[in-house]
Amino acid sequence: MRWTKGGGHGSRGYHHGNLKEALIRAALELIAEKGPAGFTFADAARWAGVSPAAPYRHFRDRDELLSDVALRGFEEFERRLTKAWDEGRPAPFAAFERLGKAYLAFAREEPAFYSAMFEAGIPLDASAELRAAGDRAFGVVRMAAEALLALLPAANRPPALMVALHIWSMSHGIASLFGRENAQRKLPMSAEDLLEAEVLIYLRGLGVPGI
Amino acid sequence: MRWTKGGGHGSRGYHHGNLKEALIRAALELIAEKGPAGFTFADAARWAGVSPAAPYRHFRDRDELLSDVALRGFEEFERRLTKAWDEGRPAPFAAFERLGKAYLAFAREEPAFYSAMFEAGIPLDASAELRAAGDRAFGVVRMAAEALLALLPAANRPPALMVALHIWSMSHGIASLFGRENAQRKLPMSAEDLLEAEVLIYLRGLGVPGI
DNA sequence: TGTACATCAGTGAACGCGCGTTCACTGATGTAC
DNA sequence: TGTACATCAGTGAACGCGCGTTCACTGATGTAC
Repeated sequence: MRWTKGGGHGSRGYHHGNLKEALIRAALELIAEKGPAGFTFADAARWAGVSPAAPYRHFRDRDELLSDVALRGFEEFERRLTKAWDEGRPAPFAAFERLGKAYLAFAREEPAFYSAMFEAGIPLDASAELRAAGDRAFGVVRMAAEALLALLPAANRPPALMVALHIWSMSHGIASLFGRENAQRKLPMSAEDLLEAEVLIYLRGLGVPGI
Repeated sequence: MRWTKGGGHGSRGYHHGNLKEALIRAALELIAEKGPAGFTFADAARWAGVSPAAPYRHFRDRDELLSDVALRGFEEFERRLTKAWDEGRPAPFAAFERLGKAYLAFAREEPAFYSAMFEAGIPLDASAELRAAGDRAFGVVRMAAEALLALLPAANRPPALMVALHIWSMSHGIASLFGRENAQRKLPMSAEDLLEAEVLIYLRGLGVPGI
């Protein structure tokens, strides 16, 4: 399906109208199909129904396009994680579980975003904007970790940053090994259940009460 | 550095002598430099100092070469993990720590192998040999998990497979997010320490005694 | 030990292809008056 | 409301390049006798 202005019958005029957005959609579509390495600038132009020179009006090169995709990915990721966390309602632990599920759901439903963000080899400091977006997304996890740690007596509270990194590594590990269609290995349980059990055991190890 | 027969001054004759091995080394070198997507069949031939048609005598195509690289990667990985585990000596827990460190060391020292194995998008069932090698490597982790679980009273022993998958996902998560030179994010501690703490908390959650 | 021959591994030239990138251009849109 | 003009976004043709792949070939190696 091509993106065309107004969703009409492809009868766009000389001007596309929203080529930048269309190119980003094209990149997502193509990454989902063939992996982050499997798409070219020319491909994206073709997909958007435009001459191969047109993308240069909007992106310096393929990398800039990819990094824009990653940026939007982080923004959407943050949005979803924030929504799932919902300020820790009704209780931190329940919200935490939702957070994990949201993480995996994102990796599964938006594999192209996920690839661009974590596997395409785009350095986070490709742009300050990108880094900021990545930090904001991680910030949600960190905030959640803090809320959970608040349940512990102050004396044996590990650093929230560390706990957030642990949670993230578990989620990313599960997501990238088992969480997508083309997972390398068949599992005796769903990736969601596997992650939930893992986090549960970890939290018990931290001494979070009521688990 | 080119691979040449006998390590001499490049004065190989018409026959290379060991082109297959040289191509695999070339692939590793090139993957390490430019990522798994960043090398071509022609590149590998050039690196080995051979005409672009020569590789076809040894590999059907680029994918077959890559999958051979992955196979050797899994074999080396298994070798290292087995050595680190050392049959659980002197005690399962100490051996388990070594296993984690060996995992990260492999990802750091052999990033090209690691990429080919886990990130190049080669399906594990590209060949029965590859799957078997992957299974053997995972088998080491599983065996270690079993040894640890044996320390628990039989009544609350979770499935060893699940625990092995958890350990693997933590290791892979840390390795791929923070474990290599071009890590996305700077850490306040080493990847090794981060993983060790994570596994420790997890094992405490399992109730492994003495932790 | 020597010779003839089969097999093997690498050559080098050639091909078609798609990519990235550039360029002067042109059609469409918006704005000043 | 209409007209002139500036700006913008996409065109299409062109280029050089490196890749994958094929082919008949040839130099080197191993083996039978």
